[in-house]
Amino acid sequence: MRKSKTATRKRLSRERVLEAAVALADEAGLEAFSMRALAQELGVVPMALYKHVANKDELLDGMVDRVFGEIELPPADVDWRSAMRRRAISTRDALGRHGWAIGMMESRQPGPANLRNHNAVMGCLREAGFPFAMAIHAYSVQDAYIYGFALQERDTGFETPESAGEAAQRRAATIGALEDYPHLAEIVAKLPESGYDNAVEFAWGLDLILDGLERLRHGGAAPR
Amino acid sequence: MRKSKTATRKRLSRERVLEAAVALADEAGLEAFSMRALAQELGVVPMALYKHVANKDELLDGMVDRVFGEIELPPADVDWRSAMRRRAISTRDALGRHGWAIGMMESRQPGPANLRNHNAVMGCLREAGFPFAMAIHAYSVQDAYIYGFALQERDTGFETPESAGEAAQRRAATIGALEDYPHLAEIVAKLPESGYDNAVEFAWGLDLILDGLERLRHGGAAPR
DNA sequence: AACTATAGGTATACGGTGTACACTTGTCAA
DNA sequence: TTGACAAGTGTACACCGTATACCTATAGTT
Repeated sequence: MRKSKTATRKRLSRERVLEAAVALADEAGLEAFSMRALAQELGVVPMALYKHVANKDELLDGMVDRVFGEIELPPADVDWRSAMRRRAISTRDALGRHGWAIGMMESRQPGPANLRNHNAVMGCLREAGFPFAMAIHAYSVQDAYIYGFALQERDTGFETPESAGEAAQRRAATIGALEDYPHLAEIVAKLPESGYDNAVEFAWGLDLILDGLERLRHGGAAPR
Repeated sequence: MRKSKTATRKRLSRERVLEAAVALADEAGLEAFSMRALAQELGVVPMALYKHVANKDELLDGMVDRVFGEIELPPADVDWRSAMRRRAISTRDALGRHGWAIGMMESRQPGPANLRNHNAVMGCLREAGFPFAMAIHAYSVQDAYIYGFALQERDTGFETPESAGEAAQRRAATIGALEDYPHLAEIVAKLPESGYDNAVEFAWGLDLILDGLERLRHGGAAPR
């Protein structure tokens, strides 16, 4: 009996902690995510975590960088538009899997995956011929749209075509006088049968933006 | 001596609580915003707040609706594009004043100001001739962009043209091997002297989107 | 194989949080 | 003036992140 009295627990490591942390945040949500809950999940006393992670903040930094790690870099062997499109969809997918990360992607100490990602996106644009200032513009619109869409998607709960209708009606039910808001009433009435789908909605706006960028790629001019 | 022993404190009310709450969140940030701190600010014991507000969550609902109340409704006497432009800029302004609200605008129990706002925006689009499905698309892209931009703006700290450069360099300083990320290095090098300004950056992307929408206003067709 | 330095895990404790519950005080209508 | 009801208080509890001090399993040297 060399190891321990009961089943030998695998030892902790930064990686194991981060992995369990992401899993816990995924299933319990950020507000239920605590050092104590995470420790319990790992079968360990809370303070044990602090041997692998400086504090909760630094732990969150690491979790966010793991999410960045799940995002596809823009592929190098296709035109810029397809490359940007793929990485945008991949970003939305990752944020869908890890809704707790949405508000934190750009607010924390950037990790290696973050840097690699940003560098690759900027590189893709520059190599596609966007002048510097235009590349900044292009990056800014796209990311604002992606993060903003993910945020709304998470918050409105329009997950599938069916549940979008339900969610709209559930929202409506909490509103007292719907008749005072005729245009909201129209949404409640028509959205359920409109086949609304977050994935196609996302792609629609994304394409609108990418088309606009393609038109402006070479000039540094303002949109209009 | 009818009132009280010392200076008579004005009585609390839901409005007073909400006003102080927004002010406190503005200056102290959301993480330092606690029921106890708010009570202290109002010169009252923490539990006194619960006579005017059900709990912290419901308090936050009310605070968010106050932010909605600061957003200009789309004016009715101009073309849809100008109307949408103005309400977008007004929204960004309000979110700039109340950064703590950015991730919560669409996630909470909607209040009256929220409903009035959404109803008015949807109404503006419908009356401008957008078919229902197109209006949904148009609403979705715009709001995703607005909220996403506000989020990035808050998180990157690129507040003024000068501070944008500083912020970029501060960020860069925390990165070990900047030479591994040539395109990030370019940003750090060029952004400071590029005259970057969040307000014009916001307007740039906004105009790109509005132009795209104008082109598609009547067809229900996809962007491309 | 025995010894020891050290990294990994534990126990306890402190000051913070939101808020339930029972109490006192202030205000206004009758 | 009196009584009812609203407003404000005090105390207490379970939870949070984490500082500090301690114990113990492991691995490297001898």
